[in-house]
Amino acid sequence: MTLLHPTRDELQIANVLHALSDPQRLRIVQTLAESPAPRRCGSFDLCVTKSTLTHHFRVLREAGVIDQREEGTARLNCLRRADLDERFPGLLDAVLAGVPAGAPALR
Amino acid sequence: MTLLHPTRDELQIANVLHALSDPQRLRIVQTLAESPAPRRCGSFDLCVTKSTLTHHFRVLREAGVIDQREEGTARLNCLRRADLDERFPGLLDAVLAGVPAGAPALR
DNA sequence: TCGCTAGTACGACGAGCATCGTACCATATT
DNA sequence: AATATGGTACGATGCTCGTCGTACTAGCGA
Repeated sequence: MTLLHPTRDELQIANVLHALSDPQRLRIVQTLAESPAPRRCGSFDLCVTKSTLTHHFRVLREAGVIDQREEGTARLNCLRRADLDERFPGLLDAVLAGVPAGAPALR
Repeated sequence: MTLLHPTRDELQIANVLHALSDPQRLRIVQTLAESPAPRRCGSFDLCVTKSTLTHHFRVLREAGVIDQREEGTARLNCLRRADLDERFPGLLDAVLAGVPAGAPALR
C-alpha cells in the first residue's frame, strides 16, 4: 500500500487546522514535537483503540502534518516541520505553545 | 438575549482551531482582520444564507475568536486580537498569513 | 402605525467524524 | 511452522457539523 502525502504546495490551511483541532491528534503532534527521533504509531499514550489510532494518523498525514514511512513491520512518524514552517510560518510553534503543557494522560 | 463569550482564560486551543478550520469562517476572520472598524454580520461577502451566517458567527464567538456586541438592530463583530495574542501568541497572525490572499469570492 | 432591515430560533437533512470491534496482513522471532 | 508484534481494512454506530427554509423578534424610518 502506498502512503499518500500531499506535497508542500498542496497543503491547505483549513485542512491543517482541522487536523489539529482534535485533542488526540493535538497530543500526537505534541509528542512528536518533543521527540528527537521518529516514533512508532503504538508508542503514543492515547486512550483509544488501535483502529482509532490508525484513523488519526491518516488524518494527520493526509492534511500534511506528519510524514509516515514504513520500516519493516512498523510505521515511523515524524512532523513535517520544514514544510509546515515554509507554508505557514509560526503556525506550528504557536499551536504547540498553546497546548496545555501537562496534558492529561488520557489513559 | 445575552451573548455568551468565553473569558480569556477559558479559551481552548482545540476550540479555536476548530472554529478556524472552516473556509467560510476563515474568510470572516480574514475580512475582520483587514477591517479597521467593527462590521455588521451582513457585510461579509459569503455565499450562504442568513441563518448559516448566524451559525458561523456563533461558533466563532463561542470559541472566543470574535466579540459580538449589539448596537441597535445590528450586531457588531470584531476580532479578539488581544486575547488571542495573549493566550496563543502568533497563532492568529500565522493563520491569517496562511489564508490564500485572493480568496475566491464564494459568491 | 406600517413596513423595512438585521438578525435569531428552531427544525430538518445529508454528510462527515470519532470511535469501536472484528478480521486481516505483513514481518520477525522462536 | 507456529506465534507474536505492529499495523491496516471494513463495517457499524452515534454524534456533530454545515446548510437550508420558515417563522419570529427588535429597532428604525416614513
